[in-house]
Amino acid sequence: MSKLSIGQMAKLNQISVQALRLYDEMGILKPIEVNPETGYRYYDVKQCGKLDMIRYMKSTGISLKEIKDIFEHRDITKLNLVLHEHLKSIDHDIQELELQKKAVKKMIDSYNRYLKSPQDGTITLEYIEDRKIYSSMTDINFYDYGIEAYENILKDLRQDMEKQGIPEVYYYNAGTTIFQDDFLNKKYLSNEIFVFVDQDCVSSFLQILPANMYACVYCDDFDKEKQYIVKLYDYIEQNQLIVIGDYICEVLTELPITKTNKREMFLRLQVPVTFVKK
Amino acid sequence: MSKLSIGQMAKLNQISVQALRLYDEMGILKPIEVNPETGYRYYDVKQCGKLDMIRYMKSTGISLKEIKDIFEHRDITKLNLVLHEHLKSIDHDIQELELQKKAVKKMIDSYNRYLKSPQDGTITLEYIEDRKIYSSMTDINFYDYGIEAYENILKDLRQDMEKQGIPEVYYYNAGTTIFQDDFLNKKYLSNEIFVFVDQDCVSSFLQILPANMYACVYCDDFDKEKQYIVKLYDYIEQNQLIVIGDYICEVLTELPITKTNKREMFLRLQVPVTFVKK
DNA sequence: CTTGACTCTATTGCTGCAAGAGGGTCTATA
DNA sequence: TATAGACCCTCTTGCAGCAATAGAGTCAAG
Repeated sequence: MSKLSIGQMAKLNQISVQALRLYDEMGILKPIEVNPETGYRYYDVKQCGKLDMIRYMKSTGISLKEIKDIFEHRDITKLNLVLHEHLKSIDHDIQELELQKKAVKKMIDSYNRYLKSPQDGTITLEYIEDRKIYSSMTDINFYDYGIEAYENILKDLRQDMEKQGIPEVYYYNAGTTIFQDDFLNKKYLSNEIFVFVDQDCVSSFLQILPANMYACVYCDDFDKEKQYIVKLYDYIEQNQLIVIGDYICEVLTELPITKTNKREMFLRLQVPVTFVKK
Repeated sequence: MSKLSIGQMAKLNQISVQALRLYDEMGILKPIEVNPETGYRYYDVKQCGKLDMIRYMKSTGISLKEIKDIFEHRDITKLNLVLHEHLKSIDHDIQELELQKKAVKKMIDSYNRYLKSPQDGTITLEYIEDRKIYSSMTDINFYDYGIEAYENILKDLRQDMEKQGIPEVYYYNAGTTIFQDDFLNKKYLSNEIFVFVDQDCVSSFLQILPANMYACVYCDDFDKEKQYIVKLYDYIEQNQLIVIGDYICEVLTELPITKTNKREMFLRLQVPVTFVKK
């Protein structure tokens, strides 16, 4: 009894009956005999050899179409070519997944940050480590034009990043700057927008925000920014601090839990300071 | 002009119009207004915020369905759960790809081996490094029953491997053994089948074939094995070699370039030997 | 002859769109 | 105001590799 029914063949090879029918249909593995009346498929035990090859190639991720090609070409050079190309595509996919992983981790970090942050309105004085940023200048001061302008500037930022080859994964939790002088003169003027990147990111267009003490206000609504900046001024004055750098509006967390369509963000408004020597 | 047509929205966000329509249909991102007569969709610039979130989540590989869930649940705990599960699934996928990579590399090595091997029938005396194998014993001597029995034994081997947790990637280029005594007595008796594994593979059921000089015959057809073993006997006798271990039939390469349905293999028949001291 | 296990073909579903068909709509210019 | 060209609409199909049906025929044993 050398002829096997499709079910027997399937069980022997730990494969589904549907898969075998598909391979037949695609012409990858034809049964040695088909009863013309009933349409029943019968396989030869020897075909397990070919089936093993199919399975092995499938386990490498090679598509059925390519497997079919390989069997039809009967050409070792072609096979070698396919294998080498496939190896490249696997490496590509792995890199892709590593990027995904990084993106997920960034989200998780961002949410942990949110959970552990102080309440809206809290003022702190904290040491912040140095940060690497990619920043982009614009013509528009979005404090003058509101959310629409901001959206447009964000889009420009993304385009810039793409041009400079900064991976999209860093397009997350953007920040904006008011230069030190403008901040001190209470001019709400911002033409700079940036994203934080990490150590892995290399590009000649990156800048460093040096480590320093920062006076900070936590804020849960973009619309409260101006109002909370006033809090910063007051705090600085009361504590006799000296502003020594640009003001930054940092997005700590952006929530996908929005009722309105608008961005819902958790911010840390901050400005680097030093102390009056007594 | 705060209302954007679908095309403007698409261009602004570097996304396709179809994608936007899909998100609408799925209820992930609905336009703020739909003209009931024409069906034209109109978006608000503010919705770019939500779209950015969608894109970012998509870039992590989270499915649209899950993204929808997250938006609908409005629940941070749920989000955190999804993110952590997704992180796990990414790691799983990466491991999967690493296995695929290993499988492709094995195939490539195997074909290089084939290309660089001597002709069918060539006899050699070579030093072979130690090899790690997973072997499985059977009741059946397949030299008595031919290809059918061999196929069955192979299937048993695969099952064994699965039970022991040996990855499927090693189910490739199997080998068979004739024990030393049987070989010397010219009894073709094989109850052992095995696969080669590499350093990465850990299991308590692995054995080592120690490094040694081997007398070998290259062979391009399974059916010629017995005939070629005779060549080995002759060679050993002529050169006054002493057999010091089990005979092995090693599959170097299995070709997916088969006209017949049968396995087409390139073999290296081998037996470890030492030299008569003069 | 019946029963249960097996087989057949054919269809749908999964994911995230892309591409195209066949048709209406908007806007600016001649 | 007619018309062209760019835009928009709602379908449907396709992709990969099967799984999971449905509805009907077939096989082997009791």
